[in-house]
Amino acid sequence: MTRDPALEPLTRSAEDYLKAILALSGEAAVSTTQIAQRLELSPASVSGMIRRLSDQGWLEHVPYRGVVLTDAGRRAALRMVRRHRLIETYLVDRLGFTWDDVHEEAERLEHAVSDQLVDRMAEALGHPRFDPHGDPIPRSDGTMDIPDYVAVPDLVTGEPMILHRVRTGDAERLRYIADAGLVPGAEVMLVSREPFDGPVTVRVGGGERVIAHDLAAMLLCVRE
Amino acid sequence: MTRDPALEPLTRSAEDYLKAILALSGEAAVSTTQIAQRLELSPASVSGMIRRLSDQGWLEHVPYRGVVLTDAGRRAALRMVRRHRLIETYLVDRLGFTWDDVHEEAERLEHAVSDQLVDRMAEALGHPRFDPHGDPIPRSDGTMDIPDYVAVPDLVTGEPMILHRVRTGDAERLRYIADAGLVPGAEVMLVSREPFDGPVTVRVGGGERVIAHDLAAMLLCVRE
DNA sequence: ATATAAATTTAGGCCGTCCGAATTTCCAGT
DNA sequence: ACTGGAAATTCGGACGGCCTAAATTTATAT
Repeated sequence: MTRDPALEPLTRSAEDYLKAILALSGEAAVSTTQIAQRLELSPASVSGMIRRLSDQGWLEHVPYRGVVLTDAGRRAALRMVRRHRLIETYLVDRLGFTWDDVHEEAERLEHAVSDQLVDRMAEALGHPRFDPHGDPIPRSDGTMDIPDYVAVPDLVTGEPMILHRVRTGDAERLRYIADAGLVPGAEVMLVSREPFDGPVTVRVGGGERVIAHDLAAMLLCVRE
Repeated sequence: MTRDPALEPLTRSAEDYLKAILALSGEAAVSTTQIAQRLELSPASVSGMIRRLSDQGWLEHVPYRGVVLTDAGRRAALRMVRRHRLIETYLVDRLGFTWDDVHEEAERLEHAVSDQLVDRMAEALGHPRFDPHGDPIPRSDGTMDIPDYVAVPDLVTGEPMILHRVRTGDAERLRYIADAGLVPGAEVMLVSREPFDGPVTVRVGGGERVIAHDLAAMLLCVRE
């Protein structure tokens, strides 16, 4: 990671593009509009930046077909993800931020910190593998631990599980969820579930909660 | 501080200009070339930026005569100084940085941190009034403590003093100085001094040191 | 097969920030 | 009072990064 043979240094903007593309990368190539929506930019602007990034070897672009990160691009993007998540962890653990208000701060800091600072923070925190939302923190070499998750609506009823990851960045949702005691590490159990993607009842912290299906789907659990 | 009635938000670049101008502000107005030298930019670039900053009310410019910060400009610049020095203090105190390698890091971070983060760091550190180099940290309202300093070459020989501030950002000098035990808080005593700005002998930490005059002039002491 | 809709790229502009080169202003010394 | 050189400014150009509008390509539906 971090050492990319002969590439231009990335601008802040370019770092955001790579990170967005990584996040959108599933099976297929990532489309211009996907990127534009995620970064809240016009598709035309994205086309322009795609050209630069492609010229510089961070990604490959097939016109009208989409974009795939090169190895260098993926490494650079993972480096940003590592920074972001470590910064969030540091701010929550050491500086009294809450999991619903760290995102913006990290979004700015991730472009400003040196590798040295990132490493120092990681060390100070004992090399955490997950951030406050349970998102895995990539190591310097780009690897990370990704547990086998089961989303709350897919749980076997009556079987106790550990909530491990909350997949939303929305501050209001995060506050609501935390309020319900649904923080990573909490023991949860699916009590019942209504059909047609209806609300879901979970037992957590000695009480029961009825939760919207879509929100419950963002809560990922692990066994034991 | 921080609340400036109706002004445009500052860019990173503009923040650097204001900070530089504040640092260069003595009696007289600050000249274009002074700013250009300090920021390592061409005078042409500085002229351009001066115009924008002046249009936006951060400073007043008399063509061919120089530049003076407005109140808003001074507040904005002091806010950056506060950030910079608090960040340096935090990095040294909490993350194992040394006083010779924090500058660059702080230079980048000062543009990225929120007021909230700055306040949290200040709080975590117990609202320090001086940074690792002994430079005073402005409070949120822009005030700061500036002791009455006596530079080492101006000390009365034989009178013990406390080294309080080291006025250089040069990493090599800082390492040399730290190596000699000349860190803020150290007890120092002028032993002798050669005429014509010659070397200066100081007693520090039970030993004697001969130091170049110019370097010694960067070491500022306070009584007791 | 073709018309239309959707996605994408290109074209042309704007702003901030930098530069080098040309020009203007200021001041000091004759 | 004049003039040469230093200091400062303006000018023209570049680039990154954003935009809107127009053109183009691809996908879909009749």
